[in-house]
Amino acid sequence: MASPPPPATVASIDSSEKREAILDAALSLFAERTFNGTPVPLIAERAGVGAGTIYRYFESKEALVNAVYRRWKSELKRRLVDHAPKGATPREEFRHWWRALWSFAQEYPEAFTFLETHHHAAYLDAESRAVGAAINEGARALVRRGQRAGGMRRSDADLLIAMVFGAFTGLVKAGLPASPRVVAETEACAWELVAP
Amino acid sequence: MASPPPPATVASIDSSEKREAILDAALSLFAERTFNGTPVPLIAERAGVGAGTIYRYFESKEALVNAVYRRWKSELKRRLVDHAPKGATPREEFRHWWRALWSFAQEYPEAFTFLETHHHAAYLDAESRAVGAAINEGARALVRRGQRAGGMRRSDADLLIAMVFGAFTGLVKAGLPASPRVVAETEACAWELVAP
DNA sequence: GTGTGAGGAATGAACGTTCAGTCCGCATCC
DNA sequence: GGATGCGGACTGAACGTTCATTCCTCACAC
Repeated sequence: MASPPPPATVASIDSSEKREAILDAALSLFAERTFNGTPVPLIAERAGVGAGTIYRYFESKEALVNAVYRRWKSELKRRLVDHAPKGATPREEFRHWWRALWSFAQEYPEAFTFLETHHHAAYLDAESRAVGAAINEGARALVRRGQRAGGMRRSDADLLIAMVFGAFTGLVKAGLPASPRVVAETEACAWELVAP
Repeated sequence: MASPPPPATVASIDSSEKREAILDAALSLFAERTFNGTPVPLIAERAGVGAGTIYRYFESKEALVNAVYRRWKSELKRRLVDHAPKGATPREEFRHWWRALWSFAQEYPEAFTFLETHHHAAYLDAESRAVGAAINEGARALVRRGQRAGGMRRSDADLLIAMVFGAFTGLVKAGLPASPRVVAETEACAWELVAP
């Protein structure tokens, strides 16, 4: 169902419709029942393909979950880091991050749940982890910039990042709607968290 | 290994050493590998009992995970809600909650991880959910009291609660140590989140 | 103190089931 | 007719659970 826009670069070497269907089915089932709780034949059924077909596109169930993870973590990174406004103040960039988180979680709730619940899973490979690390690096750069400019609390950057991301995750898990009112209000709260 | 103090009431009807060993083994394995990722025979091995013995104490694997969940969620509730200081200001009670969270997560890291990762699991029964609801009710009462007294932001209570608990969870997941410095600093940040 | 036996607790091999992954026959193209 | 992509029955392994059997404890007789 919900897919991120195809990568704008190169006529995607491996985007067959079946592959997409498998990735989408896996995403929603993993989000719903977790990786270990989801049998491969069930993924095949929801994707509308035979069980064997999955293994034409993915080496193993583990390779599949890594593909799902990378796809969505990359989309999140694109929105948070790559599309961050150039030449903005730390306060403005913070607003961008917060709103981008909300719009991602609203557009792709299954993807957000999936990323959240599989964040520290043992079956994620180095490449998958690297995408997450890139997001963290972007956040760390923003915090350091804010601290230099005097607009952000001089606590350990990882501490502030953990609290802000954690607070956002808490909001989504609690099922709060992404209404303009809630987005604005939570952004104000979150900013107070990091303001000096 | 790590067990909460036995309930102070009645000479616990069903606290045999084997039962305790099974609960402890299940806790650490579920925290490490999740419910679906943990085979029952592995729990038996770590507990030092036969596989069949588990079924003398628990009806099923699902009944076991519910018992683990209830035990630790109850201990957390005891510390947060039941031991909250009477007649304290909202600010003082907030401090109690924040420090109790830290001390729980430090004393029983496996329990905190387990509770966090199994929070919304489908196999939790009504009784297990009720313990979590009691904690939330206590938090809601605190927020309302703080709002009446003028010391807390007049946002939706569930919104504030979700952000504060979420921020704390983010800190623990990030692996920050519970040093007095970190506890005090994060408490200040978290309070800014809810202060008007 | 020692021997005996009954009864409950504990065991782990074995059961049926379900899983991840394979393989082969068929349909569809050129 | 050959090549390719696909489906789903199939397989061996691993799962949760059971149960025939063993082990341990303790009351009681002597």
